[in-house]
Amino acid sequence: MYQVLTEIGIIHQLASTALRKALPKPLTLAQFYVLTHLSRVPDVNTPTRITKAFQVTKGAMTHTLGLLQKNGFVSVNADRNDGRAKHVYITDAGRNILAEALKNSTPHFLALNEKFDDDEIQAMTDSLTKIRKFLDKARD
Amino acid sequence: MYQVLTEIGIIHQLASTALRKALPKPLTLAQFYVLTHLSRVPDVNTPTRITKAFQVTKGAMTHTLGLLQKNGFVSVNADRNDGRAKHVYITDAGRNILAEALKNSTPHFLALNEKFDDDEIQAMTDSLTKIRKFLDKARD
DNA sequence: GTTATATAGTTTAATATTAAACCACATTGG
DNA sequence: CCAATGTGGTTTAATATTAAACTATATAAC
Repeated sequence: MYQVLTEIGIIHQLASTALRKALPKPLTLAQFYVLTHLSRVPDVNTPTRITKAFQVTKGAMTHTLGLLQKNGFVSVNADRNDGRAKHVYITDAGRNILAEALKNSTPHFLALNEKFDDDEIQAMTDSLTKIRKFLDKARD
Repeated sequence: MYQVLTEIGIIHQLASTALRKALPKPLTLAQFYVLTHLSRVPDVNTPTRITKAFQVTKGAMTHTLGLLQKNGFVSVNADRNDGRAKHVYITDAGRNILAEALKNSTPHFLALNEKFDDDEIQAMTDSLTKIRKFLDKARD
């Protein structure tokens, strides 16, 4: 299991580095992750919710959302019912640059995909999800 | 496969955050990783070699090794034959704090381990290693 | 209702990381 | 030799991230 976590760390590092270099300006990795989340999870998204999804500090999210907003990739509105809360939405410009980012990274991605058959991918997904859920629960 | 990478990213983030909080001062994550590498890989280790192993920039490694050296956890010597190169060795103090760090993180680790049988761990390790090797080759 | 506590988000200071320029030494090709 | 190029490592400036303090609003308890 130790080796599993080590491999996960290395893969993450390699994939992040490759992805960062493929991102269209002015998108950073953190911005890309948030846009991906916003486009995939149709729920109402508050900054706190996104912060928990990515397990980064609140300050980091304030920073990232500030950049996304400055770049016009998200819009942030106040919550009608809760004076403290905000809601974050991806904009068309956000969707466009996300599509571009995904397009840039597709080639690497497909090459990797070819190396594995569906069963193996499914097995990995199941096991990894199990690990993730465990770690997710463990934080309290 | 996309989901596999997503899960890997989240697991990495969760595990890193948990690990960071368990590290004895003044050890940072980056220092911990380097110490782990030095204790596991008995090869001769130059800064460049370690940089490649972790896929971080040279500047980041200069920074991390500077901290490790200041803390007395590694010793850095000039290469006799190559005036540019250096060699990094873990010291006894480094081994001690690494042992302490590992001891702190063992409980989480064991609890996770219990959730999986050997076959499943082996299967994961094999698949992840395959991914890692592919990504490793892909960078050129 | 008022006080205490919890939650959402921001700010600040310190540190980590990247990217790119840079210095020093090595290697290669004429 | 020596010029050109490559490699090991450092430095610098800009940016990202953390941890912790802070503001403002909401919820709970009495």
